[in-house]
Amino acid sequence: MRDTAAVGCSVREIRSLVVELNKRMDAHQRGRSAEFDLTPTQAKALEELGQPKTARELAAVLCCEPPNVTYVMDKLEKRGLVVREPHPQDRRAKRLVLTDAGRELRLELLRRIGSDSPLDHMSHEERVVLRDQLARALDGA
Amino acid sequence: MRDTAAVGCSVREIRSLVVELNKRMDAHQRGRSAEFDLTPTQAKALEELGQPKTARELAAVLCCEPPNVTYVMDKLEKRGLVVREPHPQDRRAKRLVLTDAGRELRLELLRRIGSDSPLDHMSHEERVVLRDQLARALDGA
DNA sequence: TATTGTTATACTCTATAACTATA
DNA sequence: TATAGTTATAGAGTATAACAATA
Repeated sequence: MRDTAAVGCSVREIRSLVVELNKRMDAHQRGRSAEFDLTPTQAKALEELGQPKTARELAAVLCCEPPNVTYVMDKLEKRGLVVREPHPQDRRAKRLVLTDAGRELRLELLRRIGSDSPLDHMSHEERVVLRDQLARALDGA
Repeated sequence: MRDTAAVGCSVREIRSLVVELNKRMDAHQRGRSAEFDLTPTQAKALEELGQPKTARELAAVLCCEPPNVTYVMDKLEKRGLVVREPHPQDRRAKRLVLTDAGRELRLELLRRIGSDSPLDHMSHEERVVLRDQLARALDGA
């Protein structure tokens, strides 16, 4: 008998589930960010700036090009959440550092995001299984 | 003792795994589509037109607005992959139907997409677990 | 000569509004 | 009057190219 791996569990089915879950988490993230008048990218940048970074480092974690970092930073700086400091070792570069207001907003944001999520109905055990299986799926580089 | 559900299995961790897997599947889909000079949306439209649909029906499955369907269909029609036929029951609507070339390309595309995937390294059992857990995650509407 | 961040610019994708032809 | 599809248009979001300052 041939392998019937696809029956009732096709790659296509899993893909649509992943896409759907991704969409739902994205919507959740977007909603929480909007509560603080932040776009999802701005919120992500704020999260990542728990430690100061150069523009290029931030571009790397945000998976975008440097001009977009400038774009995002302009808005966050205008709101007084972050400042561009000269980099101590490299005068070409800049250290992106949160202000006191930025640090505070970041913590509020993290608290808010952690306060509820699309996975709240799952038990700890279920989440562990989900995490392990997602990690397994990502094993095949 | 407090619930330590978050320890080592935070929602944030799962989210990043979902985002990453989604990204990988998206890249795979994009790559396969590009082999046929199709954008991912064009490929999705082609897939969905296994059965003829009206523009609104296609918009629904593609999760987009009708003008985008016009946009996509213009390109597919120009390539001779699909035609807009008058709808038999409703003269306002149009039946979007694949041409012979469209049907053929659709089958090639499906074969190509099915021939390999980012989940090929997983066993049937692992995929079943992943699918069930993803479905469980989506349970909480 | 290479790299950092910025500016200017363009492209893609998607959405809204106005239009036409039907219903 | 409501709906199907189209057109025109605008808005995010992201990318590339050219530039000045610095390595």
